[in-house]
Amino acid sequence: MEFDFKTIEEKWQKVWKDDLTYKSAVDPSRPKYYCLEMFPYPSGRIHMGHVRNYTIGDVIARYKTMQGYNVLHPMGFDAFGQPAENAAIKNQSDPEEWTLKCVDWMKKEMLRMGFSYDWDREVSTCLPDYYKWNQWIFLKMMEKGLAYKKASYVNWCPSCATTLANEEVIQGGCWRCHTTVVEKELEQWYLKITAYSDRLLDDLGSLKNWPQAVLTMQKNWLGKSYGVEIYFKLENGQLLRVFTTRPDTIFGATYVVLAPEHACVKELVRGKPQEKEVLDFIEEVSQESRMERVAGDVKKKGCFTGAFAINPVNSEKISIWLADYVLMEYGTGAIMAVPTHDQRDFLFAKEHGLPMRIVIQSQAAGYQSPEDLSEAYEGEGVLVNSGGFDGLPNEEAKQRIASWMEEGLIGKSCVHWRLRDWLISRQRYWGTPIPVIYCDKCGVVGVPYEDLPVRLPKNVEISGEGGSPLAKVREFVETKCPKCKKPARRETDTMATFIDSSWYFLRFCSPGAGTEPFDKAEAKYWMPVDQYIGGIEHAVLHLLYSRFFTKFLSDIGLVGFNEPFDKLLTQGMVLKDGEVMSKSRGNIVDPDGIIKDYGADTLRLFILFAAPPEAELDWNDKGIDGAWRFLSRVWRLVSALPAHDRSALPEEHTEGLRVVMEKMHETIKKVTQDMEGGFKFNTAISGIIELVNELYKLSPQEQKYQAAVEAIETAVLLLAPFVPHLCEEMWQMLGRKESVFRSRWPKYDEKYLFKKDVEYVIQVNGKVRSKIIVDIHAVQDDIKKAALADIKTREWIAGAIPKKVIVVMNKLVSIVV
RNA sequence: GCCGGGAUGAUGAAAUUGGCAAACAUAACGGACUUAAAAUCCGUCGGCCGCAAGGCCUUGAGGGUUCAAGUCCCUCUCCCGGCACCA
Repeated sequence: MEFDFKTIEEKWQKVWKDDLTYKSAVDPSRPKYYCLEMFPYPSGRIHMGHVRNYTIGDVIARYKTMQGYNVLHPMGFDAFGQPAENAAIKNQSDPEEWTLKCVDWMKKEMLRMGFSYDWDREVSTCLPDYYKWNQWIFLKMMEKGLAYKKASYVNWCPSCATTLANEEVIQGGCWRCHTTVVEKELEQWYLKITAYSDRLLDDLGSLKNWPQAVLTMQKNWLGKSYGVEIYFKLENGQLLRVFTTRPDTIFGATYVVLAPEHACVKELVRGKPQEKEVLDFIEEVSQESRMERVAGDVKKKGCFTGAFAINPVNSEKISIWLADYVLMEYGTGAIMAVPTHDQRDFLFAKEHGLPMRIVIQSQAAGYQSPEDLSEAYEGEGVLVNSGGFDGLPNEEAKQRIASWMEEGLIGKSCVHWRLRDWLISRQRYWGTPIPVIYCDKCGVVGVPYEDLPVRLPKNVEISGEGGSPLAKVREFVETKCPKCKKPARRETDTMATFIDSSWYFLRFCSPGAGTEPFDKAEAKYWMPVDQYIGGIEHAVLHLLYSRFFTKFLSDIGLVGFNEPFDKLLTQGMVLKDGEVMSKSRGNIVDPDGIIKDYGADTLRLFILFAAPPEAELDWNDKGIDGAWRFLSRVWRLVSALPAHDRSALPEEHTEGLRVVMEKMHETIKKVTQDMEGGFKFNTAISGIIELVNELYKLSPQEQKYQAAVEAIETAVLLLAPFVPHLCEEMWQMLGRKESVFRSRWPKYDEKYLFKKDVEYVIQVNGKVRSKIIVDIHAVQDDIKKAALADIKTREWIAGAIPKKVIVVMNKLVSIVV
């Protein structure tokens, strides 16, 4: 007899909807638990990655509910973004209509998976009701000087025809379409995330329940490095600031290199014979893609400026060069070159025949003069050729030279970050309009709060070419200056969609809030998110931006905490035959088909059982049969019971039932520990399988006795978070009137776990040789005696006198002879 | 190059954190039921030797610490991920 999953799943999905089973509300009398999964982009269809992500979250939410927590488990849609525009170009569709249709389809699929969302809290970021608050927060940032416009070299994706933030450039390509990113000089809007560098780094230490990998990635991304800015004098008397993390090698600087974009280059070369060559070089470098420019160990391209600088520590006159490997964005865009102790400088010096001088000596490395070096020596050593610092270990010299330079006003200790400000303006239609107006008289003016939202106009022509689509909409662009009321123009760029997801978890706390982005009291109750679940691909995108937003909102008094996500679980990818599922590989397993053939419960169980949540999961068609078989076994157990009144069941005691009771309490303990100790769903499920297997060892008669039924009910309760529909059905068959999710998680009784005897393993010289059963109350000496008295053990000892006998209580005896 | 994470049966994986390696599941094989198949149930299932009792070996490789190592330490190989001419 098999269960009719289709009827059962539809039945319970309707009950949950009608009974508002998952509706959540503030209740100060109960501990809260905010369980959140990263909301999806509404592509229209869910894939296995979604199924896994949301199933994990669903199990946690349901488990915590059964533990008595007041659980908030919301879902929404990250609905702005390019695919809607691309669809608009392709099918002449309206992006909003298209997106909302996709939201609808996707929501239906989520409902079919039986996820326990409080749908009353649903948000879609593309609705004015939501993006109004993006604009609101943007204006607040503008007030604090944290949103600003500047001209700079930006990352440009030629295929998406828009700018990208640094975080959106993955290995030189666009995060969305992988097209090679080029540089472009543009005036764009930025958020000053760098104002939060220190806090973003320091607070990583408080994220005790985040995966190490994510913490490390963020730390590297922030890229704090300590060094010194050294002032080199130019011929015209101006100072050139050079950043280095190796002040200990300053006496080895034999030339200086500037980034081609460096501000002082043009003045330096003016009128010099090298001028034309330099300008050509700058032009050449500007043509290179970022990818080419930073690619590996290609030749170090560069050219001489004809100018010189004075090294302030020894007044040496050294040449100034340009090179493509020096980047304007990092440090000061100017470096001192120490070819003997920096590999890049070494290659450049070899290429262009520049002088070298050794300033760090190491016995181990064994070189005497620069000619002995085949590559730069970057290791530890003792200073030489370094004025008064000779003989100092270089680590110590770093400190000493830095302070010496500060005293002599020729340098200054400083910190540089890899993190850049967040470029947020996009030349696209389907995003939040940046709420700014340009007035010839008043300049850049923020849209007044009372005028929000600045709505996205409808019927905009989208071609994917020719700049911001909004710029072509006259009724949108032409407006009045809020200050002087004269005609003015609106900003036509829209915001990066990562803004939308940087605070949505707060909106879920009070999705209808109308005077502020969210209700402070509700947020105070629910936040921070207790458990956040999503893919690791957002390690330095969404997860960094959200931390930044939270800190800003804390600074303006909207929230009282600094970190949005207490615990983070990054689920592994779902693979097929060891490869990522993708359209181009044609190896996609569609959740829809699996739900049709097996039902949502079986799919959920399989995906949770096949691997721990953090690990990659290789999809296996056969594995799902196993999940199905197990659920059928449980189902048969429950169906075989007469519709009953539990008190009327015979209360018999058999050896089998005694074993089952023991197993039941053991299982409750094991499953609870697996859930508490990091959501080890796979082993939790294997525990439940073992309990069911134990029940199957009973005779059909025994299975109907009270103790067995208690164990069956326990199995249903333990299984409920994983397999919600079927467990609701079985719970009802067991005569229960209320939802299984209004029942409490079972508790185990120590008295059943207490054993009279303990089995001890006996090792002789480190090998297991025998086993003995000893009374639980036996003391060390008794156990030792019993072990030495054991016949098999005595054979192995063969009359020798034990040198050492170690007794590990409740485990083993180790004898050394 | 730097940083992080890995490597256990045919397969996905377990192993109370130093205490009987391979729980649970999948696949495979054998058996029961069946006219037959499916489903279901029972059994075998890391390798080698042995009729058996049993023994020896085994967690990427090598070494070490320990009564005891998949787990700790050192060296190395390979795989995955992030960053990368970051001064």
